[in-house]
Formats: sequence, structure tokens, C-alpha cells
Amino acid sequence: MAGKATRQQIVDAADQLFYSQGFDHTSFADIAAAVEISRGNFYYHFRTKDEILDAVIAKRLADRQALLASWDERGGTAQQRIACFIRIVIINQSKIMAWGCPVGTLTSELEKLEHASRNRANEIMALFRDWLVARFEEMGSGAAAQEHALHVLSWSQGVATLAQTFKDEAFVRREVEQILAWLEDLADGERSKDF
Amino acid sequence: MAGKATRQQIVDAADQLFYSQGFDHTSFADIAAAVEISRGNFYYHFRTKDEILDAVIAKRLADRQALLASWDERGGTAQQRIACFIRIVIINQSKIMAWGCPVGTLTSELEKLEHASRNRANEIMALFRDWLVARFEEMGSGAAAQEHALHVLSWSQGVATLAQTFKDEAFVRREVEQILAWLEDLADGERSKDF
DNA sequence: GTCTATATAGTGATAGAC
DNA sequence: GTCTATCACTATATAGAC
Repeated sequence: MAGKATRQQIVDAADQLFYSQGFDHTSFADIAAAVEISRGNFYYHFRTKDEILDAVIAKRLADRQALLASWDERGGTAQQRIACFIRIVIINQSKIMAWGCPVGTLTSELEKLEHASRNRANEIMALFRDWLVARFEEMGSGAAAQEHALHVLSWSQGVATLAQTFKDEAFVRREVEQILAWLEDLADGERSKDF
Repeated sequence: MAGKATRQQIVDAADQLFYSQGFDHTSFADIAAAVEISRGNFYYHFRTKDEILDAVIAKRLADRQALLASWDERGGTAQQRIACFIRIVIINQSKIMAWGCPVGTLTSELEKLEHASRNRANEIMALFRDWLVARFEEMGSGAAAQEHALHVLSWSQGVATLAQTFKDEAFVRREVEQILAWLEDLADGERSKDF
């Protein structure tokens, strides 16, 4: 097995384990077992646990950037692309019900640990925020774009947390319909400004 | 120092530490240091860490029940009492910005750990939900009471998560104003049904 | 009720053989 | 690049003195 492939396998396994078990609760032994390498070999690829965390954060950031870029490249109105973001909670419903939002739960955990990399993890949330701000500006929200972006992002975190607690599919569906209706009304309002 | 007082001190210290550091990351040594007793003495009061968790969950449940009861006893309309719930995110703003929502972050952590007590922790969230359902029914929301209750609860979790990540006071204030306006509109709507 | 001393298992991390 | 063996440390938990 090539070195790069092993390193990638470690990052992928750690990504999944940090999500499902939490960062602090995941041990080297857990990751090593998932990749099927010895703990000793582990340290050839990463010197510390924090280095793995940084690699996982970098991977998550890159993954989300690629996801957002794919929505932008597919074209469509700003409203349609914001709707793509909203529908993540349905597409990833089963994972969210088991482990919550991968972004929100990591930032929350690292904040509590006062971990040195917590600001780097927060950058993933900031990536979503800034992308949403740009989309709302595109929609014509102007100075309110920041407010609307944070509103949608906050909505997604609330839905994820309650979905994880109560595992209520109907709740998630209703909330998606409601925020999509809100978005529709907002888009209508912005368009009517032009007259 | 009386036994009961020591036990209570342990529960109070564990409550705070589980909130600020997380359950898994808090050790007996941490709690013992906070209460200023030896680790050995610790086991006279609690046999396992899980027993302390159960005591903390019971305390949090009782505290919230008392809080909700105090709002009900103070009187006022259902709308005004729901507004009390909404304003928690402002009253507890500094704690929420540091450590998130004590209820949401605990349920999230215990779900990831697949901890045996996770359903007991979820009962605290269910307590808020059921109280909100009763208040929306009182307001005249009928079958939509459950939906409105989960909407407000979800809102609170989203605001708490984003407040912890971005520490943006203006965001919290705006979200509170918006949901209070939504609640006002809803109350107006329910009242007009009577005619 | 409180303490010290200790058992046992798991943690992150290192050294060195292959 | 991968392994085994090992270290220092911390964790939960117990035993027994006071």
C-alpha cells in the first residue's frame, strides 16, 4: 500500500470517527483498528493527534468548498442554490439523526475543549456563512444578506440538533418546507423591489 | 461538612464541569479538585461516573421544571410565557457563547457516546418541548401546537450553536426580535380565529 | 466521612527491528 | 512503510487506615 494512500485512509477514518464518536473520545487505537494498521505505524504518518485533527479539518473544508462550487457550477438562481444548502438536512438525514451536524458538533466540542484548532474548525462554519451571504446578495438582499445567511445557518443547526435528539422525520420535512417558503417569499420581495 | 452537603457539592461541580468541558472529558480528578476533596473520598458518595451523570441529569431536570413552574406561577398570557423561554438565550448569553446550550450539547455528546443515559438526558429537551406544546395549545394553536413548539425549540438550539461559534451578540438580539415578532403574529392570528 | 496507597486498563507517544 | 515492544501518564475504581 502506497504511503499517500495510507495517510488518506487515516484521514478518512478519523473524519468518520471524529464525527460519530467525537474527537476527544476517539483514540489512536480506534483509528488504527479502522484502517487496519498498527498503532506504531500510525506515527510514521502523523506525529500527534492534533495533526490528524488539522488534517481532518482541512479535508472537511476542502470537501465543503467543492460541494458549494458544484452547486454554483450547476447554475440556477441564487434562490435555487440556497435551497440546495437547505435540503442537505434531508439528504444527510440518517447521519444527522445519528450524529448531528458534522460542522456544528465539532465546533461545539472544540470550543468546550478550548482546543488550539477550534478557530480552524469554525472556518468551516464561516465558509457556509460567507457562501450564503454571497447568494443572498446575489438575490438582492443587500445589507440584510449577512442577517439572512446567519438565519439559514442557525436554522440548519437547530434542525440538526433536534433531529439528533428526537429522530422525528416529519419535523425535519416540515422545517424544510417552512424555510423554503420563507426563502420564496423573500425572493419575491426582492424581485418586486425592482419595480 | 455534612454528607448530604458534600454530595450536593459534587453534583453542582459536576453539573458545571460537564457543561463547560463536556461529560467525557471531565475526570474524577477535575470534580474532586473543584469540590476540594480527595479522589478516594469521592467513591463514598458515587460508585461510578455514570451515577454522577444520572444525578446531574436529575438535577438539571428538576432545575428546569422549577424554572418553567416559576414562569407559570408568575402568571401572564401563554404568549408572554413563551417569550420568557425565548429570552433565555439573552439572559444566559455569556454562558451560551462560551459553552453552547447545556441541554443541547449534553444530548448531542451522549448520543455520540451511545451512552446508556442518553434517553434520560433527552427527557430534559422533551420537558421544554411538552411545556411549549401546552403553551401553544393555550394560545389556541390546536393541532399545530406540537409543530410550533418544536419550531421554537429548534430555533433556540440553532441560535445557541451559532452564538458559541461566532460570539455575535447582534445576531442573537436580531434572532430574538424576529422570533418574538413571529410569535406576536401567531398570537394575533389565533385571536382573530375567535371572530 | 475523609484520607493515602494502590490496582488495572487505556491513553498518546517513542525506539528500534525488519 | 510497517511492525513489536515499551515508556510515561492519566483514567476509573478499590482497599484499608484514621
